[in-house]
Amino acid sequence: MENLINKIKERLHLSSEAEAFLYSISNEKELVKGDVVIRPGQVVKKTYFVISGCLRSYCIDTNGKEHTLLFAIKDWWISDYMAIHSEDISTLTIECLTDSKVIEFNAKELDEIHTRFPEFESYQRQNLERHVVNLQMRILNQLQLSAAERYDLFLEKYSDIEKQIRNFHVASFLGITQESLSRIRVERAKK
Amino acid sequence: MENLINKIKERLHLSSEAEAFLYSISNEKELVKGDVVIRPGQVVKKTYFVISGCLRSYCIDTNGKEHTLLFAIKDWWISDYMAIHSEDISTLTIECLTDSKVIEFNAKELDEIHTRFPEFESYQRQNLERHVVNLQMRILNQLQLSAAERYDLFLEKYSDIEKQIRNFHVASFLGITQESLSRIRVERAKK
DNA sequence: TAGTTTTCTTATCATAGGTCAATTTTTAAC
DNA sequence: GTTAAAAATTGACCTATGATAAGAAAACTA
Repeated sequence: MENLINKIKERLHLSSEAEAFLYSISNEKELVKGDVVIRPGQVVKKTYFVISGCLRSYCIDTNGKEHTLLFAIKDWWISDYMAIHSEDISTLTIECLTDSKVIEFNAKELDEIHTRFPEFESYQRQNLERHVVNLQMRILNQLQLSAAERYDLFLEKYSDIEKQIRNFHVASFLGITQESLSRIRVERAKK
Repeated sequence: MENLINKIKERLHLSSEAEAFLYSISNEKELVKGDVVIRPGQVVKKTYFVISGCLRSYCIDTNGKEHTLLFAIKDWWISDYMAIHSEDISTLTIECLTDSKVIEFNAKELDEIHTRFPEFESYQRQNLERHVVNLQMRILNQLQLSAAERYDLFLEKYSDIEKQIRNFHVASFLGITQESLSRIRVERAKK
């Protein structure tokens, strides 16, 4: 929980009341590799802040293939925001790739922080702006880069966790098969 | 300007002061097809709200090919948010696809609305949340759907403007060549 | 409306990446 | 450590989409 508090304090003066509120609605959890915290078809109530370890969110298409939306590591949030926002059931699975420590929040309770402590509005708005920019860049990369170029970018951006993530998960994030990724890795190694 | 005011009023009580502020920083413009409002390499200061017509934002890759990030029609906002946020020069071009009417804002001035009229914080946060959800869905679609399926989805989602948009622009939005799109259209017509 | 330009289509060929199946390597479980 | 399971690699082949070029059809322009 310290992690989240400190992260917030980097950009926002956090009143002791707000801090107490966060503590009151938070729920620290230790997860082990393979744990699934959100399953498709389920009503999504929770959102997770990662303290350590790595989680990923993915969907399964009509052919049973997995497509990774996000890897979340230290200091990232993860949930099925599409489901939360549409108040519909989840289309994503969120699973633990390594033993992890997370803080679980009820998304609605957490949302209340904005009305109770309006200073969070601006903080959260800025987080979302940054998130939008990241997603736009990912879309443009997907449109204009080859699989090998996207892999290079992935290695740069996720250099700290790349080694912990299985290649077939990376492939499903890049939008290629694990066989293709394997070939790309061979080519890369030659240089 | 009425359009924007009405759109805001659907979800927010708009004080007359806030309305006056919006008027004071807005600048209605009539654009003609082909007009370019943002060019790559330029410092981005403006953001646009579309009243009528259609604009698009796109980047040009190292091979000179265009990739469309967004088509903006009535009631949508468009700018290079990546540049605004990073305070860097633009990587996008924003051009007018049809004669259009837009409201131009200085992005920084518009941003002030959040400090002057804090009720906008929550409004804007919700807009951004929705935007994030849309972008996430686009990424998942790009990962899991074939070009033909993405085209079908495009036709659904943009049914109102589809006819005004050149096919090669649609192709650049879907991440395929215009020749591929042409073939997809032929196949579709057969059914 | 004739002429020009832009866009769309069509055909042929090329290629990145997918599929399937077999094998090796790594990781996990006992 | 040994064994079993999971993941990664490799090879042969396939397919969706890209590249290029040329002609047809639309869309502007004068």
